[in-house]
Amino acid sequence: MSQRTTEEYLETIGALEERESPVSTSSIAQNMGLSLASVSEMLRRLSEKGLVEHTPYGGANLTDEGQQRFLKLTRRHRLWEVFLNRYLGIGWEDVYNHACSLEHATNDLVADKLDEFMNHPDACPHGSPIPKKDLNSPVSTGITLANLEIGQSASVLNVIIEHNSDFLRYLTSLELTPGARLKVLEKAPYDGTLTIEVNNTPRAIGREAASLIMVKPLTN
Amino acid sequence: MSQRTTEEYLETIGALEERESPVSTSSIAQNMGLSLASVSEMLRRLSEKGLVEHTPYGGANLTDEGQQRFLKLTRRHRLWEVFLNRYLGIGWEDVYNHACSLEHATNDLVADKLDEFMNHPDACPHGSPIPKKDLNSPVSTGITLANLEIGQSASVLNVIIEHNSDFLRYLTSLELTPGARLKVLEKAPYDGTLTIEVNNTPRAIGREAASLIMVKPLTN
DNA sequence: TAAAAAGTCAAGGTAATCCTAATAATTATA
DNA sequence: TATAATTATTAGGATTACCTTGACTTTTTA
Repeated sequence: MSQRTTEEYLETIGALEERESPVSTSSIAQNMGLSLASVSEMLRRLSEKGLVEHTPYGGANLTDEGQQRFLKLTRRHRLWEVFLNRYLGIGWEDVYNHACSLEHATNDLVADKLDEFMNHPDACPHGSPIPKKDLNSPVSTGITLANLEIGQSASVLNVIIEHNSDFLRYLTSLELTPGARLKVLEKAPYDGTLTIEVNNTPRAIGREAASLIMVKPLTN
Repeated sequence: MSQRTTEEYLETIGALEERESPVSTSSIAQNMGLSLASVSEMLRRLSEKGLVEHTPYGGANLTDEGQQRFLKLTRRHRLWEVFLNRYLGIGWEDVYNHACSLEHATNDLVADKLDEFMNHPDACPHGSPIPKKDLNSPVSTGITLANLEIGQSASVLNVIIEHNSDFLRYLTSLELTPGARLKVLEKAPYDGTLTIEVNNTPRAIGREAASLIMVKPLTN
């Protein structure tokens, strides 16, 4: 199996694992746009290679080795995102795809030198933590914007969907980028649409969009 | 055919074309470590795709489109080499291979932004010219070190074999890197071994090695 | 417990190479 | 100018690493 494809599976499984563990075959299939059968077969192969733990009908988890490879890829991906954004001036809305190609063409040496050159950045332009050289799993603290209560203030930690340029552009237009401060003014009872204040301006944002934004509540 | 492989063929053919035109099937095969049959077949496919002009038994040349793609790859490759060397501190002896992977994962936007970020460098760490955004073929002036006459002074322009780390390390040890100044002291009659002066130190260098170093004679 | 959903297996397809062996064309040599 | 040597092509087949559909099995749900 090609390096590239294997790596894409690992990334998908690793990302899904944060919300669902073990990860179901169908989640992976849906996420990658493949048939269930293809994924099922690939899981068997990845399992043979010792990268995932797969119990038939019981979903999959990354093994320690799989997890390491996943973290390494995440590290490379996010380091490139920082580089593309901070040094080349490519918008946070667009860095994802470029980084996707570069990450597979990067080895340890280049990743570590790049990390050093940029002074060991902590987060990608979407606010997600960058695994360090020792590959300790970064722990995400924070709750989704949708879960804030009326009156609460918070700052934006990170955005979960990093590959959707349109969504990110929408957030830019709301000034809801990592680091932004906001306060919940209203919460509609049925659909959960929020009215928030960002930079002294009231903004409306739907519940679904709000659930893709992680924030850190501010106690003030 | 995979993007990657096609690109590697184009790079090989483009590089060989500078010395031999049309490029023979066997040169390509030898260079890439493949059988004649594989290359022959691939040339037919590249020809179908309009990237090379191939007359059976008559060798191959890049078409205009092939040439453009070749120059684009060269540009990307050398830009990455500059980045790896100048910004990440990776030695000129080692940048080639890293750049090889990266170049295939780079698109126009990233290449142009990278070029801009680095202030449009003219040459890679081995001294070879970097094609500009408009892809005009860079013209190499200069002759090989082996062709200098006794008593002539010159400065090193570039090294032709960029992927041989050992050879490059050897040149580093002789202080024969791009920009270095030298003077030919002696030239052995039979094998052409040169004695040259670099930084006030006499050095011996074989004819074969000397023919891989391009220099610009100094008239002084 | 039957229907629906989720997952697996079997069989086969595809793309893009690569190879060896046989054959053909070209070039060099006697 | 034969013929030998070299160079190149074609034929036929193997490989790798997926992917799919359709039949079947297992699990979940109502």
